[in-house]
Amino acid sequence: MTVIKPGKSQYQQIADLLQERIQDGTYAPGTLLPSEPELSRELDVSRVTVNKAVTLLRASGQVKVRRGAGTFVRSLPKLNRDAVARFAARNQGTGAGQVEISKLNLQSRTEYLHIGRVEAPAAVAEILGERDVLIRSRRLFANDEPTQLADSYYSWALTKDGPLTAAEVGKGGSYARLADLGVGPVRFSEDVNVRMPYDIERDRLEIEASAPIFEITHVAYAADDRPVSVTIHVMPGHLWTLRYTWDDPQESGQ
Amino acid sequence: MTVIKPGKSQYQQIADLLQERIQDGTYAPGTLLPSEPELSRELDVSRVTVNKAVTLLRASGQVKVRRGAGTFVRSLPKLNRDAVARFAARNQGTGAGQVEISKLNLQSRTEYLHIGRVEAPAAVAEILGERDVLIRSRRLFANDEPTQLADSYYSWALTKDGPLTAAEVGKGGSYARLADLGVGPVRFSEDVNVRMPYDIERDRLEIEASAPIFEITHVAYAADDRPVSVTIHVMPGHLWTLRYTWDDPQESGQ
DNA sequence: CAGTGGTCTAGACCACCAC
DNA sequence: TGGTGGTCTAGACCACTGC
Repeated sequence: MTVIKPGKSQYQQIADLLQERIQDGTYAPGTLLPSEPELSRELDVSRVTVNKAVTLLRASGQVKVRRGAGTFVRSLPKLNRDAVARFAARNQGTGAGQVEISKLNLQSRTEYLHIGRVEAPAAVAEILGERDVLIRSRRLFANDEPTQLADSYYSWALTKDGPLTAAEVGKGGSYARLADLGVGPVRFSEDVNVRMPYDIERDRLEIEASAPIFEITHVAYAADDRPVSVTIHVMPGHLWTLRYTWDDPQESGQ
Repeated sequence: MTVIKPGKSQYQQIADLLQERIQDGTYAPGTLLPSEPELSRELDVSRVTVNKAVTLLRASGQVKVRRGAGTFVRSLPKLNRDAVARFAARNQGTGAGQVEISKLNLQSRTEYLHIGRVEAPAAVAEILGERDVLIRSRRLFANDEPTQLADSYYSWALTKDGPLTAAEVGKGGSYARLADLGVGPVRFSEDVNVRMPYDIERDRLEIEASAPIFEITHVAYAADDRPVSVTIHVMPGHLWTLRYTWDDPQESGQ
């Protein structure tokens, strides 16, 4: 390869080159990249080197590989998740889950992976103070592309006879049902982490092993400050922007 | 290598193995991993394969390479950034910047990279509605390890004659100085994204090219809803947990 | 100067896809 | 069946570290 920038390795320069070509439309979204052997010939480097360059693009979500078929350019419309607004909007629909998607004229879909009684994961049990819980595990789609996994946990004793054990929970979503039980959430907190996906997450979200994901631990508190539900969101990092808004808590001075 | 799990590639299995050994203390934090040729012999694979496994650990921040010296196990105490609380606490110190660090008994330090008049980056200019801005660019450390880059932008016309053009801005931090000017922030918003670091960020934060970073765009609004400052935080993903807390905005709702 | 990781190559075999 | 990417190897040269 004709090395231009001396300070960089070949595979990094190739990654830069490919990235440029994606940016300027030479490789359009949805189309195939030239094959690795092809690029290998064009740039006069070994295929391993090309492959290493492509690996970088995969990690940043710009490209998606389908084995045997080729490497596709991804279109990257970012989804916006406004944490405060989405819960404020919950009385207009069937829950906060699909607010972001429907706003963008995308077709949203929810797939329920599991609804039932389970032993809570350690992190969840510690928050809820309970191991015997109801899980509502689901996968959300926009235009048939998976956009997030969301596992919600509730006290089993509290919810076992109610509508939360069914897929459709009715108007206002799960938080309205908690309100029906007298423990409507009034305060929320979210912890946001980034990490690499586990194997299962990688499969379910159809992302690369090297593509980082957001892990959001969302906790809802009732008026007496007891946590009443925990939801773990796992979302491909390249798909989402998270937004949080708040007022200065200093209104009554220091 | 003695392949145990058939569904996985060797380098993934080796990465799992190394991860286990880090978890269980076989490789303690701060110590050196066995060298790649050594692992190559032990596991009976080529060095390239070992290297590829180590690459995975680097992306998740578990390991840090110093060329010529070796591969070190990182200690990973997560820093907690509570967005709401850190601004509430600003009147106790010299700003929100160091709240998280000092809480953990770590030694905090701020290095000023640049303070002066610049042309605003496009994203910042769009928010502020102004291209002529003051930048306060800094790098923050905990125990001499870089923990984040923070670039703050203010209208140059507004701040050019004030204390914000000096390194030390005094009690209450920059937001107290904006309040002195009659545009004290009363509302905040943050947009959170994840991406791979640029080269400069990689160098300044001393992280791997494959390690994802948080990019937080923090905007402060004055009482008249005008944005008065923008701060871009760039933080290594493996170092931080972000926390946001809010009350149900439905108090007067339907 | 010996040891470390960074990078690159040529060649190979494989699983998977589309035709 | 031919093309695609996934993976692995042996060997090589390099820059950098620490003694």
